[in-house]
Amino acid sequence: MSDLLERLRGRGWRMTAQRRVVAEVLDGEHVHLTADEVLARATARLPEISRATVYNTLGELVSLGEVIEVATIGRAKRYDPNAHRPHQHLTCSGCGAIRDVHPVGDPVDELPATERFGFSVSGAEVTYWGRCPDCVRTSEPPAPH
Amino acid sequence: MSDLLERLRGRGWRMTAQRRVVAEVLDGEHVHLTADEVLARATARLPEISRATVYNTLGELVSLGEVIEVATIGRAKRYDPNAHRPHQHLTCSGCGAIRDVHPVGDPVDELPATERFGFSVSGAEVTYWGRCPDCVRTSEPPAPH
DNA sequence: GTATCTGCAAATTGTTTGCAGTCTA
DNA sequence: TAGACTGCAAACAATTTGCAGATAC
Repeated sequence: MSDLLERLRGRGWRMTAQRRVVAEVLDGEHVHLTADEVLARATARLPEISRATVYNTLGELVSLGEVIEVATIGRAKRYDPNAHRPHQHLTCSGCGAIRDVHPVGDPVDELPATERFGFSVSGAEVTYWGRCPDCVRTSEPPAPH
Repeated sequence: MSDLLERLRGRGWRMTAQRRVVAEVLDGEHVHLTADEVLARATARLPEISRATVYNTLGELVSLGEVIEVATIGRAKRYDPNAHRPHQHLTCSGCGAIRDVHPVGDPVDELPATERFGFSVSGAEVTYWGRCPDCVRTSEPPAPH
């Protein structure tokens, strides 16, 4: 179950109750929680955990390369533990749900040399957007917000 | 010169000195300013403009579809006036410079049906990252931050 | 003339930090 | 035991909002 926790132990990461709970809450596929959501779920398991510790721990997991930060427009950033398998994201503009997806090919190959402006290009992040089955069905107005 | 301003006038957008200056500051290609930068440049031309008005105006330009918001991790979002020609972004992880780029093909076509989870996919946003010529040359340490 | 816009200042939201006390390895 | 981690509260950064006065059309 807990791949993330396993990896962290293996790397000699100092383990405390708080850190374990944060790692447990984050573990899995298609997990993209905000710091606040992590705090809420962690608190449910360990009421004495503090917001600062959640932020500290998330920041450390990002530095370790075990968790990826996902930028969002106008909202709190999200934390994605699926750091060891390259993937992209598919976001529902209705409800904000996010899925991990795997496009065919490498997006970087789609960028011709004439469009690179002399940059040394090392990667690409793709965010697909659309409407999830639920939001399509209930045919909410297309405006996200 | 000022395509953006032209379009806004054409759409019957109420014109004030403040709004004109914001639109002028934003106009062009490869322009990706933060609200703060817009404020700074607008203030240079019109010292009495306020921060709130810059935010109000930017928000309105986004609602009108004349300007696009670009998300960044941990930093203030950027405003991109190049809303009428589909494009993607190439970011320098050294200095943060951003260029508008045009990959070949449509990124959406790269996402197989089996990876769509029943979503109705309507678009994709791609952020390429790498190092710009200057940052490659000065060979700064690869870490952004 | 009037609906809309503007500036000011205060409120919100998301995140970081300083520091004394606590705990893991 | 020592160095690392934690909680609290205060600081910060980015953005939004309420409201009285100003202004474009």
